[in-house]
Amino acid sequence: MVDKKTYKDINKPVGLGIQVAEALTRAILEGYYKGGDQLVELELQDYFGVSRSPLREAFRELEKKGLVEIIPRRGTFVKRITRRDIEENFPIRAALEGLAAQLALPNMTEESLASMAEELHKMECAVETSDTQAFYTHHLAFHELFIELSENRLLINNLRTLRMQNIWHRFSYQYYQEDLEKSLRVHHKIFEGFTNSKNQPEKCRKLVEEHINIALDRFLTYLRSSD
Amino acid sequence: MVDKKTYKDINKPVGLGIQVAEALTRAILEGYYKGGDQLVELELQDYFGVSRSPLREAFRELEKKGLVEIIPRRGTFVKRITRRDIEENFPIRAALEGLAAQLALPNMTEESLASMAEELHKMECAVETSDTQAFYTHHLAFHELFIELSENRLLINNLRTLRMQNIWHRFSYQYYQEDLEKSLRVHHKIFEGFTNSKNQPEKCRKLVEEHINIALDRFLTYLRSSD
DNA sequence: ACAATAGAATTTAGATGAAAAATATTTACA
DNA sequence: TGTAAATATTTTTCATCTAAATTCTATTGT
Repeated sequence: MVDKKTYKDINKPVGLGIQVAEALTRAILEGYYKGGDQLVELELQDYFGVSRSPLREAFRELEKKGLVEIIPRRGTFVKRITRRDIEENFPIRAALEGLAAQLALPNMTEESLASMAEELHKMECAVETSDTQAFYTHHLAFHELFIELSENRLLINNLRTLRMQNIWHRFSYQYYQEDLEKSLRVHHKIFEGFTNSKNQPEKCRKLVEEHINIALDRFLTYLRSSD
Repeated sequence: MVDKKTYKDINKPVGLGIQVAEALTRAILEGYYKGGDQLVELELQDYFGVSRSPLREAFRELEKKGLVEIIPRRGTFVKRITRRDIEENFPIRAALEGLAAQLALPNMTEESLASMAEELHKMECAVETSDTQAFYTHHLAFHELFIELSENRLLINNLRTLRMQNIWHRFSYQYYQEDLEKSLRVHHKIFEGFTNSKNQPEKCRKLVEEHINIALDRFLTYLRSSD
């Protein structure tokens, strides 16, 4: 029997604020709210049936995630995604995921490599069936695996918000489709890096970093062509 | 005469919550609160003469800065600084400041180089007079200059919190004294990098990154020796 | 004497009403 | 039509109140 304190630490109680924040996060990510929309307190209080305190808490939570901007005395607004936001996000993510890869390398085990191979294989299947949705799901999981293996909690947290914003950005410009085959090839290379580069952490890092920076280039090219 | 809206945008109104958060930030940074201390709502309400809403907002703000941990239904506690926190902070900061240096390089002007040279000179003076306080002030300013020049607001923000935490960490282990002369030499090299490496952004990046990673090594060596 | 536990005190969490302050919108007037 | 005053919204803060959870204390039974 696990003692009470430990139990509580695991099943952290979750306040109303967090729950509301989660609901609003989904709403924003799914595009229900457009950039610039105001999140009106009274409306949402009624809608969620909660009072000011937890709602306000939720707003703060959303601000932390970079989904809204709180302007004092004016209100809380869904962030407008500009090209600049995207241009700023990618290089940071590239640097940090590269770092994560480097840190993960010494922690790689047979099992973790097997898990990554599995996700990679599912990405392959997705390409064959042209299932974009599935591709992104496993692509996400692939990256998450080595990020987690970096065992740097601060890094993991920072990357979580950066990556969430990225997904949101992508969703906002939803007509953009990546070249899945090209992406798959790059991930094969990254996987090879993890398996064969035990003594070259720098190489692994560069591989991941460049992959993300190239993704930015392609995205920007797409944006320019659709102006 | 500037119009009202613009004026308001510049002098952003600042709510009570933010003000309280700033006061508490100082209190924590200056060591008035020790790690693990609970910030009791009622006490602080009385002390600051504010009600619950802005105080809770302040707590959220502090959490965003990584200075406290809010445990639901238990309270808000000043974060305990562990060695692991420090070990996690430095590599991220190294990667991001390196990136900042790289991004700043193409934006370097005569004036900005002159400002950096000035800070560097003040660091030299501080070393000569053994004024540790002054050294850190100008060391901070030196780094801030090229970080600002990266012109990546997201990066600037991320680094702001990472650096603030770093200062706090250093303060918590206040007996540690860096080798100022060694540090000065490295910063001379970095400055040279900014002046002579217009075509080698990677070199500039590595220089900054390694500087921070080496600082971590020295700090850890110090910690181990004082166990 | 000591462990378990019941109960009290403390503290956070959430709800609510009211009012003050700033912003946004509409109306009225020149 | 353009400006100024009036009105309406909305955020922000305060003051309480109740509930729930946690921590502290003291009692009880072995």
